Amino acid sequence: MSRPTISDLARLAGVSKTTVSHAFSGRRHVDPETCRKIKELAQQIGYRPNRSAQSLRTGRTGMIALASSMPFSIAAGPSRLGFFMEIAAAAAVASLTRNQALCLFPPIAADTGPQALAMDGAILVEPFRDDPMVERYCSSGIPVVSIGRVPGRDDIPFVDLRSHQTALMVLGHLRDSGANRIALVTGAQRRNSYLKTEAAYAAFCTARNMPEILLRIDEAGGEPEAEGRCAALLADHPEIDALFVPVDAFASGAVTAARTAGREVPGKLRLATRYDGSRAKLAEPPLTAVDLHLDDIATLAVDLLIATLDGRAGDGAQPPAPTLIARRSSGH
Amino acid sequence: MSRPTISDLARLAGVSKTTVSHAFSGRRHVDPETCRKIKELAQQIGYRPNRSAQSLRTGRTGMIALASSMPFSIAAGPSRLGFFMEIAAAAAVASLTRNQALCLFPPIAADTGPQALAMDGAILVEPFRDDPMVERYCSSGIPVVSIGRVPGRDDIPFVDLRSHQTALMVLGHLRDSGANRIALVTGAQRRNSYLKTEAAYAAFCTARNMPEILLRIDEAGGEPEAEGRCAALLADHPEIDALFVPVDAFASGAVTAARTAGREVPGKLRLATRYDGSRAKLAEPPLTAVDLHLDDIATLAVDLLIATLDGRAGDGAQPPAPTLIARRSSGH
DNA sequence: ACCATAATGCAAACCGATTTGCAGCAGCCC
DNA sequence: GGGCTGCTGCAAATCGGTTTGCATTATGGT
Repeated sequence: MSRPTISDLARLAGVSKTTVSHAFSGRRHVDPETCRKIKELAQQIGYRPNRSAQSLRTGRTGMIALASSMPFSIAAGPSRLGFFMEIAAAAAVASLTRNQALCLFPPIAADTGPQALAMDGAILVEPFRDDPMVERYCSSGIPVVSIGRVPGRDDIPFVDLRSHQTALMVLGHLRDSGANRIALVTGAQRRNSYLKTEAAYAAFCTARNMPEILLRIDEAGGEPEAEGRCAALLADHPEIDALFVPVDAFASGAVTAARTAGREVPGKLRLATRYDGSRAKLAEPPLTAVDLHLDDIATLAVDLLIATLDGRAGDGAQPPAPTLIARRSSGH
Repeated sequence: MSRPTISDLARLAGVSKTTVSHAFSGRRHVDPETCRKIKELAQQIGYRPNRSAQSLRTGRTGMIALASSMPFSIAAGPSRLGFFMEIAAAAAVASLTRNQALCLFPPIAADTGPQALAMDGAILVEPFRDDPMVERYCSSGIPVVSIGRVPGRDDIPFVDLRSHQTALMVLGHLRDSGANRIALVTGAQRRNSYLKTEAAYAAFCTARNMPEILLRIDEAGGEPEAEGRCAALLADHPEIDALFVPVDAFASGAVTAARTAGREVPGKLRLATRYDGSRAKLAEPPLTAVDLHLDDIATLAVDLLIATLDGRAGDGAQPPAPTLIARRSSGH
């Protein structure tokens, strides 16, 4: 015998399906005694509403997607973990406690994307300007929010990653550690965090009358590409005494390039990155990084998405301020 | 205007809903010309079948769950990542390439579990004997497979974690590193990996005429509990010169206990763990661990589950052999 | 006693697909 | 021409809930 349906339960309880439905949803008052009896019987026969049927009628599936367009060469790293999965862990918990389930859409073949499923909404992790991922989700008509603003898309609600503040904090720290010529290495994709970091860097340099030395690397190249480009950068600019490399995979490459070039870290070259994942912690020397408080960010994103789904505006809760984690790579 | 339905498309194409359905599913032959026209129109108006409706009718939702009963004190660790999320990352990719989506059910409040959703099946990570999680999923009638056999439940298909082999490998390594009195620290829960490890340990000790010194710690206690219990163990047994502590959180505690007791690692005490997560890598000294090849394991589990859903038996693909990663904690 | 209102419950429509049973038509063989 | 088969397509039933509109009864105020 298969799972009992609402009709079975209604028949057993001697009421109509309507009454059973209302007894559970509470959308209309049901006599407490009747209600109790229905629930008791439901318990007994193991009735649980069929979610597909509910979804069909109500249009809500109770699922949200978490997606990223960051290539695996960056996002995953040596141990297959990272930024995305750290957010995923926190978002999954937050979703479940809000009675939604979280589906993972890691950055793989684009076409296997959102159309695959019936999602109520999606959380996009750090999309870039004109990111096809954003287009895909938006055009399938499912509401999205992002972690990190989407450049050029002010209509998409987001949880700010505070990249400007982060950049100023790290640059200030490098300077306080004695650096006078700080170069910036970001990604070629136009993610908001890169844009904001570059802007903060420009402002920082201007204020201190420091020349801007900026290198943008295509994310798809991953760590090896970063190593090559950083080697060239260091060769071209012997005056550089510090690097701010927000992308952790690039930072790994930079460390290797520095070592190869005989620029000992942190003795001759200070270095700091942004995301404090295993790459930063396991590097030799360990890398100064930033605690972005991703679990709080993820929870805020879930709440923002749910608010959006319910047609409410987000409550504008302030994302947590980033915290610096000073390690040996910047001389600590 | 909301999303076009199959009726809209049928009307537009001048055919019936049946024909449209068959044109897409291919379950019945449709005149190629008609078929082409239908697909072209679908493309044009952006028709895509409603997954909830499909699910309701077919009974398949295209979703699979990944769940663990390991408490967060263990599973998450300092960086909120670990065993579970590493499996999740690989499983998500494997699922998507097989046209399924993966939902995360981290170990939180039991009641927010599987009943929340319509899942085709679930992958359970290392359940223990009489694990309520297993009961919950089984009793809701959704098919499950497990990563690591479920003790006492030979009816549940599983991907073997090869714990016996892993244990022998690590114990042999400790012995080769010069250890003569190796103690084993496992979890109090009856997970298969603990049982198998204990069995392998017993065999190992018998064969080498070594006394068995076994400590079982309740997982819920996490690292602090492990520290206390290990301290006591070391005090009671000054002869111990090596510890095999498969659970990485317990291993962290053991390291602290050893340090406090003045038993320098690896000089006076060799130590090895199992899961090679950030805890093992970041410990001081870094811990000898085992690469379980979790991404392969996860992919196998996804395939096994899908085979089970389709009513096929799993193809019995052999899980990969574990690989030892020797680090300083065992004298390397 | 009478009417207005609230409380309670039911039957039927509906959500959007898949699947079943049947029908029309063409071609083919005797 | 009659019967058989294969191809194509349609109408209607179905999946299991939610929601609407209406009917019945109870309650309360005057």
